Amino acid sequence: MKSSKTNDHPLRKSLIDWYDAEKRDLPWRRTKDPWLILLSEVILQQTQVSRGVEYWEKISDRFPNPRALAKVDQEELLTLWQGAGYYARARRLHALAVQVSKPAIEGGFDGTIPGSIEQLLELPGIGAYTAAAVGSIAFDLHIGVVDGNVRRVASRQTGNSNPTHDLVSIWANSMLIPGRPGDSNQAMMDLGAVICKPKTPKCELCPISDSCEGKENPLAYPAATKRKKSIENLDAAVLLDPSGRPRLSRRDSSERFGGMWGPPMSDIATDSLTLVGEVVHHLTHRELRVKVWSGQCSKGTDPSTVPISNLDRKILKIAGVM
DNA sequence: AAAGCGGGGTC
DNA sequence: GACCCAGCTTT
Repeated sequence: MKSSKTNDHPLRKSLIDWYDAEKRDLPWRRTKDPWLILLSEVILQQTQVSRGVEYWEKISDRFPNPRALAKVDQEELLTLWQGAGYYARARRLHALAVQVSKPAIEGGFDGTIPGSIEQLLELPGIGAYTAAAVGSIAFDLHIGVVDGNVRRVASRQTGNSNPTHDLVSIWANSMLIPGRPGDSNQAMMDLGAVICKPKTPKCELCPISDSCEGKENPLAYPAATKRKKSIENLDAAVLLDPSGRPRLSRRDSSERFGGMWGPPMSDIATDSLTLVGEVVHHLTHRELRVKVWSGQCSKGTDPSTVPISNLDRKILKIAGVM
């Protein structure tokens, strides 16, 4: 006879007990404020918790509610976002703040975060994972999250080396403790991050190893995905103006590396500028590292074809370039 | 379904 | 050097 009572579901009971005893002490777990929780989830999109903490601390401090962010220029958030990567997240977060800060009559939410999955999914930068995370953690909605951790745990637990998103979602829902959906989801993610790790799982410490179909060979689950392309080789040239200042322009948000600084395409065909090198570091919001060579680039020449063997090389770090 | 976005950790 | 990270958006 099925029952939703916690004690009748040993697996999820074991997990939540482990969580209550071993959960990580994270700053956003001390609030129930939907905005602060949403902020944490956006920051943690493809960003490890250990690195996300410092960004959450300073951004939540500066923008304690959506209206505080909505009333400033997007640039101010981008500055705080420097170094975090995936800068489109910051632009979308600002757009989200602007949107929810509108009056309800104009389609906004009067400066609050809406509490239904459907409404959350309408917001910029909020997809299936983040909507479920905010919905369950801030609003106690009974919905399981599917992230990289949950997918891996589900794959190993069920012995399915390549589970579909829907299958993982159903499994995650079955693991929710009635009345504690947010804790249940965070328990599963903690388990994936701390115990059921990709390369070095600690099965001997896992609270649900008894039911795990993959514990004999955990690294086989989930199956390896297609090999990612190797490191991108950015060979864009950077040119100096006559004063020695790098000529950089900001890319439109719709372009590749949108919103970031790089060499203006027009410079490629500009006469009599100094070729200073190639970009060797990813372009960040307003910081650029380049290998620098001194040399001449004449009009119409592709800078990447200019010989550099005899040129003087050094590394420049350019910060705050406007 | 696949590509693009990123900097840093880990093995 | 390859893989991974509390994913989302666009094509």
